[in-house]
Amino acid sequence: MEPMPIEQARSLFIRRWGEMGATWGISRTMAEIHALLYLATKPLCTDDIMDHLAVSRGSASMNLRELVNWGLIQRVHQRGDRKEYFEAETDVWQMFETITRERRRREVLPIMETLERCLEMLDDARATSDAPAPEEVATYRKRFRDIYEFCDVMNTLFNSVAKAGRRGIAPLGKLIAKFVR
Amino acid sequence: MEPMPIEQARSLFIRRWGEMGATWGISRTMAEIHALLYLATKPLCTDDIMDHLAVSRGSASMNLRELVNWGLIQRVHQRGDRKEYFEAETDVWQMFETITRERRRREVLPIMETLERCLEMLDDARATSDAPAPEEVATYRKRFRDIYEFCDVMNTLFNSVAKAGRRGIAPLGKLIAKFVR
DNA sequence: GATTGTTTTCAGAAAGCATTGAAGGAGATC
DNA sequence: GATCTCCTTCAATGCTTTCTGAAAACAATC
Repeated sequence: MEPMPIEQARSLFIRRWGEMGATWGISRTMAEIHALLYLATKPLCTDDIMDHLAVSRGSASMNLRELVNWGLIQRVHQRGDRKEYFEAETDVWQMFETITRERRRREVLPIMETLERCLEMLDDARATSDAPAPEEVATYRKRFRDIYEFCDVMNTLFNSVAKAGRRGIAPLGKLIAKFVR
Repeated sequence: MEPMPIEQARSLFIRRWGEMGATWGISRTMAEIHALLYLATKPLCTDDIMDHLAVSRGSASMNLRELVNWGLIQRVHQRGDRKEYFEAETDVWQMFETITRERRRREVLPIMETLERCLEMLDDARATSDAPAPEEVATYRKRFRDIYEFCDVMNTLFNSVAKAGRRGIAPLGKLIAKFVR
């Protein structure tokens, strides 16, 4: 029997979302589970996921936990059923907000802290007796500061965009398009 | 002998940049080479990189090529020297522009094409004799469209930000901030 | 066109990651 | 408290990516 077009669409999307995740440092299976839940019209349980994606119980469990940690999916209880069900956030702007917040915390902040420490070290460098070439220190300082400031600006920008987004994509799109011109 | 603070700062930054790359789907070594070149005050050759990072010639060669492909570093010739030297782009806004352009081409566009195809499939689904639940089709359509539009807005946004770049991202930031309020 | 210095390639080795499956745990139900 | 159902954990396994090192290719110089 031919799979229905709607099934084909789903499986195509899931496959692509998985590939995409892989190039983004997210495991293929985790991204696929996310895609499956994002499309689902009702909460799914672990067995649903195992069946659909042909993965082991262990893998499903681990990846689901990780997705819950990221805040991209939620556990939901179905009354009168002992199984646990899962449901994805479907508001893409909320998703964006969640992902950028987490990535900021896990990845951008550590970089910024490191840059601060590096800048402090440069100050120490100036204080040492055997002075390093002062213009080299100046160059390093600029390189460190440039990235630091970039992170800072991006933090602010992403915050605003996440907030703006929820009010509706279209107005924001128009606003930006006008700015570009 | 104690390493000088400026060396410490460099090695700390390189290490962190490498770890960061790893969580971003960029190989640790490639990110480290990039960091090394980003800080360097003059072009470096393959041997410099091998020495500093303790990697093999093969690995250095491969990763350097990849970085050139991404447009993040350039080959430069040193007059009267047969070796090839490399130099990183140091304008962070230019880096941002380069990276987002490439990622868009490699990753966002394919997703958008897939979403278009998925939407077409849903149209086909409506046409088939054994009709799938129409409200399920409607839900899928919305989910696909939401991501599509999100990508669209993000494309525009990143374009604008890259253009605005150093010249001042502030006006765009203000505009969006005003919109949020 | 041989020599020398440099880069690229690639098969095999190593490292890093994700997945499996079975054992164990935690709760609900009888 | 025994049983049943489902969830989690983790050591072992398999897969993918990355790195190595030597050989081949290339290019400049004599």
